[in-house]
Amino acid sequence: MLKKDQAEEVLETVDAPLEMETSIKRKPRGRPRRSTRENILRAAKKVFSRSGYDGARIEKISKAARSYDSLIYYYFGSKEKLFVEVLEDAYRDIYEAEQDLNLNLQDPVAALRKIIEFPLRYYVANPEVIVLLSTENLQKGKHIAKWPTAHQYSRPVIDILQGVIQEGQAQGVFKNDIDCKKLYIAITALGYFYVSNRYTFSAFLDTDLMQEDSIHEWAAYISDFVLNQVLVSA
Amino acid sequence: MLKKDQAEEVLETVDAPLEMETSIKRKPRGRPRRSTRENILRAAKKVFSRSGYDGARIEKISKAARSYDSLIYYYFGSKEKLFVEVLEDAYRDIYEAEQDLNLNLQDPVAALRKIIEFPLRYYVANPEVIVLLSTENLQKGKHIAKWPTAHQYSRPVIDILQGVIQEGQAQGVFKNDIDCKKLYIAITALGYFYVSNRYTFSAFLDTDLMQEDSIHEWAAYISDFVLNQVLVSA
Amino acid sequence: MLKKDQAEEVLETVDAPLEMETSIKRKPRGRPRRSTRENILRAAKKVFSRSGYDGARIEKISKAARSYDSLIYYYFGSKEKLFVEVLEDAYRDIYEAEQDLNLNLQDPVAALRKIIEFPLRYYVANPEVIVLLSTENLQKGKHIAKWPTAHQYSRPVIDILQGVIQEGQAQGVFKNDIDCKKLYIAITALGYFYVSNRYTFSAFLDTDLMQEDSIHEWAAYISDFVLNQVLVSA
Amino acid sequence: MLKKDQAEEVLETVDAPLEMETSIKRKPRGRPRRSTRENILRAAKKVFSRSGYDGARIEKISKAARSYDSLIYYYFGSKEKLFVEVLEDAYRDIYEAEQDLNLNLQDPVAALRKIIEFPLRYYVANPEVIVLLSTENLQKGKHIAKWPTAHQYSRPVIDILQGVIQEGQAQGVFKNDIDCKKLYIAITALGYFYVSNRYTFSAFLDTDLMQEDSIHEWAAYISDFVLNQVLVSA
DNA sequence: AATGAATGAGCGTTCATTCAT
DNA sequence: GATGAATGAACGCTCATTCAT
Repeated sequence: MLKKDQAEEVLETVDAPLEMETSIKRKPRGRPRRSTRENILRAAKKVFSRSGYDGARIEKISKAARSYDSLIYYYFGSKEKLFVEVLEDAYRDIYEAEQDLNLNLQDPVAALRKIIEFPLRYYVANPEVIVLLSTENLQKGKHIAKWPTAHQYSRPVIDILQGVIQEGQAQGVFKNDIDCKKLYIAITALGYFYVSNRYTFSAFLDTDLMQEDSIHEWAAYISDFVLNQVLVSA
Repeated sequence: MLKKDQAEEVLETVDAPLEMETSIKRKPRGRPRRSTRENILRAAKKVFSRSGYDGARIEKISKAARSYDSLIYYYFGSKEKLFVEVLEDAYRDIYEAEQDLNLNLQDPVAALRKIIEFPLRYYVANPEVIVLLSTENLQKGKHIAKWPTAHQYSRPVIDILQGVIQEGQAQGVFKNDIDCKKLYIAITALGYFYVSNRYTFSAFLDTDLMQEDSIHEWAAYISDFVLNQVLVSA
Repeated sequence: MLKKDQAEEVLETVDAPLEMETSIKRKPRGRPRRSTRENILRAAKKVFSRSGYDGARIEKISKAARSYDSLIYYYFGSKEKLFVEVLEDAYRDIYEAEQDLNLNLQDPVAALRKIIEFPLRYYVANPEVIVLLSTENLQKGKHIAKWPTAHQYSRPVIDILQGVIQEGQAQGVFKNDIDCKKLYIAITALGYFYVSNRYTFSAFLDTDLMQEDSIHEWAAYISDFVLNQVLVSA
Repeated sequence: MLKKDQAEEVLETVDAPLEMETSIKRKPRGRPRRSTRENILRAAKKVFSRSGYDGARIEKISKAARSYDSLIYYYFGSKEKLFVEVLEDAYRDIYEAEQDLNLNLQDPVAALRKIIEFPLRYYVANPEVIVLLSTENLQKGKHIAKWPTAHQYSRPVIDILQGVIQEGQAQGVFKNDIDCKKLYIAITALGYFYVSNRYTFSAFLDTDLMQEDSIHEWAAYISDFVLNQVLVSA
């Protein structure tokens, strides 16, 4: 198991993840005074995303929030409910970031490129989210399954993609038979996997996938990869 | 948190994952008499892949192996060392399955199609492996990092891909500028992600990605997706 | 341990105990507007008598009083002091009920019968008191020991008994050598025990001692039992 | 709340309860080597009977048994199951003591006197049992209710009483219309209550009911009290 | 190699109590 | 006096691990 000291020293380092473009990070709410509830939520995100659900310790969360174990129960009721709230927050953050892409529909190729690179950039900038999603998948999606509004987030996101595709088709630059849902999965997969499996794959391929160069190369690669798929062949 | 009974009743069901093609499953070693060590290892794989490292309980492993906690320490020394052995086994299994693909080099398109579909099929048939890899990535690859032979497994795998690509290029059906390493990552991503995030993405898209139809559609989709990338345009 | 829900649902039912004679119940103070202090005290009696001292929760008391934890400390200082006040109230209530017996001294046999049946009837109607006394005895009477006026309540009660006995002796119906203190203990024992040990004794004897019939039979039985002791043999 | 030190210092004193006759104490199993399970059970009896169910602390039990918290769960599963076992033991002990009374049926008056005095003597010698029974009644008999064999203990006990009564009737010294069940309750009440409410009643009456003299007086008093009831009037 | 008891740290949670408006 | 957030100890229980046959 993890030695305590090891875990301890890791504690502060995760906060500064690799970034590609700051614009893609969720807006920092850098208000000087934060409520205890907020502190706990932020600390919980940190700790859950560092250790997963089972590995996370209530005490660690409360201390990271400079608060008390009991206040976690006061505000959230249980470790699990706290986790769910962290997870929901993460979803909301991704969703908001997607809405903030500021796409120029007049240029569907550039817009699509932005969409393609978004997941990679987002997860590179916010790798904690991957642990949260991982944890949720490890638990067979039991929380999200009970969360009735989950798929309401997907609609607008896929609509955005579809809007771009349709504009491209109208302009005659994109193919006509494009399955937007599948395309969306493929785009997400190519960005997410690169980050989620960075450790095992780096070891496996004997290179550091998280070097800035590698990330940029991969961003360009998957951009071309997906665009090739969509563009009408010259 | 998981109720005990819930966890208990899940215990036996996970063993029969959705299968696409039995040929892709690792060979069952159905010998009637197994050593205690083997029993523990198999039980550990089950339990680790159901609950992750932190969620796994030594007692659950020992009971699933019809053995004793203390024998786990006798044979493996610690929970962590047991996990590492399970992880290594999983890697070896994937490797062996990749070696067993029986590709016909004379038909590089068909061979490549097989390679593309392999990760999806493998992870659909053996989803436990995903939890193991997830867990290892959650722990920042600390075990695989110390495992010097890890990347020795990647060489032959990428060689196989390269062989197929080169044959296709020789036959004039594949493009010339193909980065095999990146292609390999892309192929793995498209298969792995679909399975690893099946719960959150199913909820998100409001469809059951694990239905047999969906899986086959996805297999066909990514096959075309990647082939399109590689084939010389008509 | 008690499930929360179980405890919760019991919460309102206890208020309506088995009654023998309404005249024996403490006078309900059914005023529409009660002070917070009073509310807390009443809620505390309810909760303490349902769960004992250690089982009672401050939060449960404050919620039952539609008030706040902190007001309990504001008004009473501590859980223990609140308990003491509840206990004192209970003693006062018993005392007052004893004073309200309205005995007809001219008929000492009837009067004695009333006295004999009083404890049984009172505890059947107010079984919570038993839990309070039980709790106090469990704590070795530490509160009542410090309560200097406690035995001032016994004097009048035993005086009443003695008055009746003397009148009976004067009329020649009661024996001459009667120890009123011991008689009082015996009377109380025969009524109190029947209620205090109703659960264990019901199971032990495999009958429901709290059925109305059983209670009436017991009332008659102990009445005769004690009277036999006191009456001059025919 | 109880100060720790107060509770602590009480810890060892309870072990030496007031005794009337040693012959009535449960046989001490003074074997030099006791199993951990036995140690825990004995310690649990001590602690439960000192503090009640809610007041008892697992840690206190484990320490009193010179063992570990976890072993309590290893052997008994939960605090509640441990309590049930303690309670069952207490019942069994009483039962065995009742069987050991060695009554001389030829002398029914002496035999009945022994029976009458038994509860008082037993509870004086083993006052812990009262706390256990109190606690069980506080919890509305939830454990004993589920204990199907509980009332099997009452049969033989009442049979003994009935045997003595019948012999007395045959000899013409006892009245004919005697309800043995009610008589048994009365006998128990007169002994039990004196001990169970010793603290509150001592304060109330301003005498120490537990002085040896008082106890002997009470034993004689209730003996006469009940015998008077049963004997044919001279 | 098998069996089960022992060891001790630590975890999620709850509690009585106090503080600050 | 009302409201609710803060404080910190402790509780029941579980865990990985080791010991002794």
